[in-house]
Amino acid sequence: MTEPRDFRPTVFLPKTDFPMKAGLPQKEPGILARWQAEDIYRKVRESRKGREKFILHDGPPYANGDMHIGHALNHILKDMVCRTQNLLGKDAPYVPGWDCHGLPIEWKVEEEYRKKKKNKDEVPPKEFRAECRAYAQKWVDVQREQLKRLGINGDWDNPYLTMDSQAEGTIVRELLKFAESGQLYRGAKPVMWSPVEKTALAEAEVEYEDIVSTQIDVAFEIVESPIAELVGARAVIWTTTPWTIPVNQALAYGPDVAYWLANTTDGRKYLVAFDLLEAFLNRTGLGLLDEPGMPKDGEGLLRYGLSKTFNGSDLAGTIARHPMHALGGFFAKPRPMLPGDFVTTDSGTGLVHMAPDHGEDDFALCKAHGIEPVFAVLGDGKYREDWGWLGGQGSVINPKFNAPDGPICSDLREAGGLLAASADYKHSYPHSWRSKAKVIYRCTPQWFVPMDRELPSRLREGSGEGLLAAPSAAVEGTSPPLTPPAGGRGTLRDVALNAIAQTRFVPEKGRNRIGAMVEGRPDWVLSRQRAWGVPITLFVDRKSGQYLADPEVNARIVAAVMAGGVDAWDEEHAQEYLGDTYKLDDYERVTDILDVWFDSGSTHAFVLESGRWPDLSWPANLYLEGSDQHRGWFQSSLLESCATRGRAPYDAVLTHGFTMDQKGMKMSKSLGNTISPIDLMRDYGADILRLWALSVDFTEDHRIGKEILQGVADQYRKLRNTYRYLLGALEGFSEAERVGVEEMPELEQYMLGLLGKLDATLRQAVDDFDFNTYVRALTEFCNEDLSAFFFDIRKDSLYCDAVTDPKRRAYRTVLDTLFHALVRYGAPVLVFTSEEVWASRYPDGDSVHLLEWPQVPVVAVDEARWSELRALRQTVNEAIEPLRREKVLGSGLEAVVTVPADAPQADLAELFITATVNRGQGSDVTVERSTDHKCGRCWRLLPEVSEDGDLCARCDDVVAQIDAGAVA
RNA sequence: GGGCCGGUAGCUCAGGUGGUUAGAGCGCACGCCUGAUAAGCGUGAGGUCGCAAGUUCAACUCUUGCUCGGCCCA
Repeated sequence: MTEPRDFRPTVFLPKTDFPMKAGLPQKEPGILARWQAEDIYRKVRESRKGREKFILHDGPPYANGDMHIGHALNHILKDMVCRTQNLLGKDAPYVPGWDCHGLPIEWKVEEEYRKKKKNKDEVPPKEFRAECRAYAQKWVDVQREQLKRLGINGDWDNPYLTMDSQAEGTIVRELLKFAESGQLYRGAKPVMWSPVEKTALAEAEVEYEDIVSTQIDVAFEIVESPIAELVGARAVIWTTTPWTIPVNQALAYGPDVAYWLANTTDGRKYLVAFDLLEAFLNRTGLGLLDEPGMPKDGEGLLRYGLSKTFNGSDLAGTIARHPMHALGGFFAKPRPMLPGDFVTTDSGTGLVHMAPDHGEDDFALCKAHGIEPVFAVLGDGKYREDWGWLGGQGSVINPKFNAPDGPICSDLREAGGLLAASADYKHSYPHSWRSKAKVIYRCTPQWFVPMDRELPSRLREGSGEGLLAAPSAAVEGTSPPLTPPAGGRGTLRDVALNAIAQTRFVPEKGRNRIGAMVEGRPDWVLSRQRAWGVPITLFVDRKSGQYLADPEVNARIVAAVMAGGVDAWDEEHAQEYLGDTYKLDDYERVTDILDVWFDSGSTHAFVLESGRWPDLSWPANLYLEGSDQHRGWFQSSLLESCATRGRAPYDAVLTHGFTMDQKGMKMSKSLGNTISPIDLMRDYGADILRLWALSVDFTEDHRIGKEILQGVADQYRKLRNTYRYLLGALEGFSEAERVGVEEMPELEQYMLGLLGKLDATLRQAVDDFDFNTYVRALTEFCNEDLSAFFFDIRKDSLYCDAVTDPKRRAYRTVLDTLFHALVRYGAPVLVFTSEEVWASRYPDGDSVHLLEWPQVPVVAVDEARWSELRALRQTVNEAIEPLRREKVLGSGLEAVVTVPADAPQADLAELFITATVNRGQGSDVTVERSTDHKCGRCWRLLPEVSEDGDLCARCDDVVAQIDAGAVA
């Protein structure tokens, strides 16, 4: 007897250098550097030249600040789309872009000025814009590096920037298409205005502070009404901005508010909301006249006199007159009473005075009733010189001007219209962030795109022709938008709604959302009174107020901006653009800039159509952004394109929800629950972040947090180990070892069949952009079908069969097929890890990302047979478990299993990884411990093994072969 | 305040047109293996399907209200 031999060296264990531990944060940058060095993006383009295209047009993020989790999610999804399309063999280029103009960048630059005690107004506009440009460029560069780090494959060396002069030129050209087709008009709109800075302000430039204002009650005598007893009575309004009374044009009532006509001690009758009557009496010091049955105490008042209550809607058709009507002209015009949903009985009198120049509600209600703003208050806060009351006086934000003894109140008092005035009303009021001065709402002229004016017929048919060379349609100046003829389907709104109907939305509910918005949206306000943006390059005829729409002039403007950027639109060159035909003196050069949404709404023209990126083409197959872009980029692009090309610039729109914190709450700095993708890449690696983004249901809001990432990391490890096992098990695999499918054991054929099913699932998921399903199908296949089933069963064959054994060769052939499929399936998700896996097997090969979708052999699966076998396998496992607990046996290899006689015919012991399987009489599955001895090499318990440690017949042969080989 | 959307096991997700004990993977607990080993395998415990009414013989699935959360507006 010799010492028992150690057979371990004769066992063919998996062998690989591929590490179990990923170390992604350290490893990924190296892979990134390799891609950069070999210009992987270009290589993929070359390899897909001439193939069917798939164009994803990148929505430009704003070039301001670090990448946040939303950027990361959005770009990972875009990358997944492009990579899966490329994998399918299509040519799917990705040109990233940035939105560079706009207010937030202006502020940041101004903020830096403030720190240096520099005044923006003293800086020449060109210089200021140059600083904005530099600021934007800085953040473009920062974000570019951060996005690259995520493993996004794109044309990072040639991104598009909306501040590129050619982009600016394209935007101007697009705007002029609107001009030439008559799709612009100059109207007005109340905006936040600072009389101190003499400029419009954005909401974010305004802060609210508590102040004390003068509150006044003003009487408007009713001169006409369907309710006879109202005539001669006085409608009472209450306001904290007395200066708006000289611009009053109407009164508003709440249709559902109850009003009371009060007989008061001054002998007059006042119309006031019933709920606010007491407060009104308190302010004015008036009392109610005795009437039969009327109690005098406040409580009783509320029970009194319902017979004299009017419903707001009864007031329709009632007309009052301005307290200063004696001045004639503007003030003598009737002041109609109009129904306003915004009227409440929270404060005041339940009647609101309307100055369409100075309030959004006022403006909208008056506009709906044909009452236009009058522009009585100038930019410096004074009434214009020719104004009939207080002309040339102001400023309107001066407390003294509004005071109870100020000019407004004095005049009103003298005219008998002032019922009360006191400088004691505390409230929160908007102030300019910069000057801390009060701001007002003020109507200013703005440029609009009408939603309901007929487009030229060629656009309604969706011909998509360019327009610059086309003859311009009738041009209108400041006229209000036309309403479409009944049944007409030719307005921008109509064309856009039609385009929505023809677009694919993923998820489908996006259609409803953008559709509702386009249906209900007001005209598009294009103009901003700002510095950092693309100019509205229009010349307006000083006499007619109409803008010039001469294609030759426009062509010169476009060429100049293309070459010189937005700075080209200056006074200096204006006459050049006008040429010999027009005199600059006759025209006003518009100095407004464009809404930045117009910039980004034009990117399809600049990026897809211009030819500057030859890989791209118009229209895009897909736009992919967050669901907030239904109001933003999806819509601005849609409107821009419909108005100029008659159709959407995209065939499909994919939207994702927002990323919440672990508890489902929105991330915010103040809550301190923000999670930075930059930190996550440092701690976990980009592949983990990618796996997270592609695992969640991105079509809804979704969460991220420590626990979730831990789960993702676990999932990652499982996938990584599957790859690692494949690499190890395939060590030394060569073509000579390959076996034909028909020669394979049934199990191998079954696995190929399952792979085929997975393949179909993944293809469908790609078509549906259903990445959650994609990742889930992939991981479940790896976990359930491979790791826990196939790999486990074939461990014995891989380790112990002779390398020439047909079963082992078949197994390794399938492993090779699995490897090639899985590394490709995984490549769009785990972009770094897949490269690492691929390089581990093919150190001298090209990048995994040049490969195409795998060709998977088509093998039918006998579903009924295999679901029965796998169910039986489960039952056997359940039956083994109690014996393990009782320490009767440990490994399943020690188990002798009895299954029903009618169990499917197959090598069940192999399938169940047990010693032997017998067929019994009953329907039960029973288990007992084998009495056989354990093979010293393969550890199986077999009758042929005479004592523990001896070899079974198979192992005896194999070891003999090895020994012979070793000797030779 | 208005429009739209969502709330299924600890986590990520499945659950055509309402129909037997609501599923998967992961995690967790317990156990096996020690020749994928900071791995692999097995078994198991977890859910009043946000809450409350209603329709129905029957609702996670339909209706209404409420609540929590989100996006967009005001």
